[in-house]
Amino acid sequence: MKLIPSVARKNGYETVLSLDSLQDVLLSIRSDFAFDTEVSGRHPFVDTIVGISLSNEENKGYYIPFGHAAPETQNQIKKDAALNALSILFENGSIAKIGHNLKYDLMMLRHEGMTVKGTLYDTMLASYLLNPNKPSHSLQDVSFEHLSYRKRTFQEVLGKRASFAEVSIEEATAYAAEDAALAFELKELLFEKIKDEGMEKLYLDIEMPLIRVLMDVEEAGFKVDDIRLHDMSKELARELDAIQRRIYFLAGEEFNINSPKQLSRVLFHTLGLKPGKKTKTGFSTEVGVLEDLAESHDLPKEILDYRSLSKLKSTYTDVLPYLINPQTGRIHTSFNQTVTATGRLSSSDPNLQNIPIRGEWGRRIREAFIAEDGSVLISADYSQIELRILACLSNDQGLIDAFFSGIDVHTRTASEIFSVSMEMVTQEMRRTAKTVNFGVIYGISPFGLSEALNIPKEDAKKYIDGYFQGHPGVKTYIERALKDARQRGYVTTLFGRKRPVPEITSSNANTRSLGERLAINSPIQGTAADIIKIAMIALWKSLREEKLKTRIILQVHDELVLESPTDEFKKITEMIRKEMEGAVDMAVPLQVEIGHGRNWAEAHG
DNA sequence: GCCGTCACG
DNA sequence: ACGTACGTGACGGCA
Repeated sequence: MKLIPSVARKNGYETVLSLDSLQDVLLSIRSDFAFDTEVSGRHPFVDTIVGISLSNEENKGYYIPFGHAAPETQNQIKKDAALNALSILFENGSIAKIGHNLKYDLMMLRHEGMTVKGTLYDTMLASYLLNPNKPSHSLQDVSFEHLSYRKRTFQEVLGKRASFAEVSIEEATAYAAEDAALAFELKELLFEKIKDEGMEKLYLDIEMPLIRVLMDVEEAGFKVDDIRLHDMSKELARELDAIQRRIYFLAGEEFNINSPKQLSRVLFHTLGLKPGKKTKTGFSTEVGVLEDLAESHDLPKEILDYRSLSKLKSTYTDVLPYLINPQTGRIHTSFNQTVTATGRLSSSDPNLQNIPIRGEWGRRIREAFIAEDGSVLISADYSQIELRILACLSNDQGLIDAFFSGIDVHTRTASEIFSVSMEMVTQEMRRTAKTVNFGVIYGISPFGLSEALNIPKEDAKKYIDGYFQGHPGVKTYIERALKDARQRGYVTTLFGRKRPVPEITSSNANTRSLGERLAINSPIQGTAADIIKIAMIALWKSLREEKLKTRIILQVHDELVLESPTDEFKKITEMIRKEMEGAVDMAVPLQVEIGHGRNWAEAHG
């Protein structure tokens, strides 16, 4: 087993302490190189770069310190001089840039005024594509997996020090230069594997270009009306207080409503209500259970109201005003490109992909997400993208016809499973059919459908049988997905993204069933993720080429939110439609619904 | 730090 | 006989 990467073994690392020696290093780097920025802390908006490491094919590792604290301050290159010299490399578009989590380093450099040009090779994203099931793609973990090398963590080097600026230059060099060297070595290895796995295009044409798009989306941020959110918090507090009093009265005692344990005692012991399903730790008090209990007592309904309002207050109206960046006056999320097993993005700190929309309070919260004065918000969402992808992947004639003729797919499904003509389909039948269509995408089972619709399992089974009778293509798709997963161990999207499904060979029947559902769902969800990523890149490029000020400010899986100056807004709609609907060539047309308004609630309308 | 719960697609 | 809808992230409670 290889324990030390060739870099460390061959050359050790060098600290670059003068402008002259930096020039020598820069001249020696004539092609692709890896780099890493060392930062005082861990936040791209408040922290600053204290040093930059470089590594190239000569298997050298260099560290250029410029922000370390006393007593070493005199042993460094001035930051401006260092960055200025380095710009020769960074701004050279014909030299590719290699790194681990490049979005972070590129963002740090952008804040220092540096524009990094050239092809990107991000080893974190390479690791993610090779196995999106991994819980971590940190440089530590990836180096260990692919190079069998145990690398010190940032935390270990930091120790008790408050900032990386306090770390001695000697120690910083060993750590930082190694990071760059590891990234260089990993790139050579992982990119070969990416090619072997047939994911070169996915990597180079989708994930790498997306880095720059996400940087701009994160930097743009979303304006929120903090006064309005604050007022809503006060209003919610009064509402919650009133519900709380009714709950204590109905329960005959005071208790912590937010504690599932205490609530469970009140419901199932004090009041003697009949418990439904269980959790690992006791009886469940989740929404489905409380809805059933509401038939026999007044308390569960009050708990449901309390829970939903409490959620909105604690997660959104209380918190969002404090997340406004003082410099920009806006909220900036982080988009995570290496988290989900299917290829979707995720959003965190804060999560702007789960902002409420349902109900009166959901609408009011979205009304607090607003456009800058002189601009409008545009919401553009793919209509039924997952069903369209199912149509495409399954080649099911019925589904394809439905999307080509423009008839409502849910109504069509309803007419099939209820054996009535399209004209005879009621709202109730359509609602049921919609759930069936969703169910198919999730890897339907009679039990799951019966739970979702609150109907007997036998009825659910009839609907499912009826569905597959009319959709032989979908049946075939499912069989092929299961066969792929069992034989190859993974399933793929339309663009070659892979998801290993080890669950499918589990000896545990539940886990195995889960694996089957994953095999069915992942290609659909993952292809949708591929498509919107392609659209984001195309739209971003188009906006730049036309030198427009309109910005993409959010992605929510099948929706893009843009902020557009009012004088651009008119012509922008057609550009959005063109880039999103035309992002990929598919067996069914893609349809995008576009709305606009002063706030996100209006724009979605 | 895990659990249950629930916000979104 | 069993018990599951797919994918996330954040919060409060509790050990």
